[in-house]
Amino acid sequence: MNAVVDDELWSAIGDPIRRTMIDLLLADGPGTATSLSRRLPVTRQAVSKHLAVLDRVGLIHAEPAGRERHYQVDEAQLARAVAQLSAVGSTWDARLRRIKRIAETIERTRTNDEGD
Amino acid sequence: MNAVVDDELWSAIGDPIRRTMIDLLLADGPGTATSLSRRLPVTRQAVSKHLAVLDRVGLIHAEPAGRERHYQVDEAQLARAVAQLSAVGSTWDARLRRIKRIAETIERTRTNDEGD
DNA sequence: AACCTTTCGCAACCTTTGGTTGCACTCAAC
DNA sequence: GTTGAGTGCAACCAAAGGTTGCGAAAGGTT
Repeated sequence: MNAVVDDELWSAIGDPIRRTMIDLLLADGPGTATSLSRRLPVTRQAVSKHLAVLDRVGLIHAEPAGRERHYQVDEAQLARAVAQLSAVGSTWDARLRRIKRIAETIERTRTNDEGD
Repeated sequence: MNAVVDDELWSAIGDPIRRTMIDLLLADGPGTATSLSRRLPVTRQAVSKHLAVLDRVGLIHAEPAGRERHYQVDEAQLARAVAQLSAVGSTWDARLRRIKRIAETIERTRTNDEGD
């Protein structure tokens, strides 16, 4: 019923560094591996690998500009990712609600029995 | 402004196997490492490690029953996790919307300039 | 033009994490 | 008490995230 979710996409946004990178790119606009690494607790090379991952799943795309590579969020793809996030969230939410309802029903029944 | 999100919690639900395990526990009720491993493409030992991770972040808890250990979703914690999911989602969503608005403003301005 | 700086990509290496197999232990059932 | 299912622990492997080191290309300076 639920999550035939893109596991690739999930694992891409599952990493805290990559999530922060997306945050930064959204907040400050396009950036390079070097510029991002200055605001993150890891080296440029590590950032570069993360950028490659995000690029591979299509969440960002690069634009060569002279000796630099400007990375930018692909809005449509990120929107799709957000949709998947909330899909899983609401699936779980629904199940939790159902469980709670059942539990309450049982509780009610038990109380009635005791009342007899 | 945003994500001082529990990275522990995120990486816990970031793993596709662990997400599926939560799905199974929610759908079928409490289960053991062995019962879960029968419905997953990994060995019992792998499942056991994942259960340990989920247990450590508090998303599930175990209940010894004879020679078995029954694992069960902690509903309150999962609800908290779902909330964090949707928090990140809506942060990105808001930023996307803001970017789109700005882009439209620029577009409008440019069009006006050309119109002059 | 020659030089220096910045940014990048590649390769080697280390550590952690997810996965496996193998083994010893416990508890229930016969 | 022996047998069988379910666990836990340890050793071992492969992939992923991270680091350092190096050489190459683009831009600025003199």
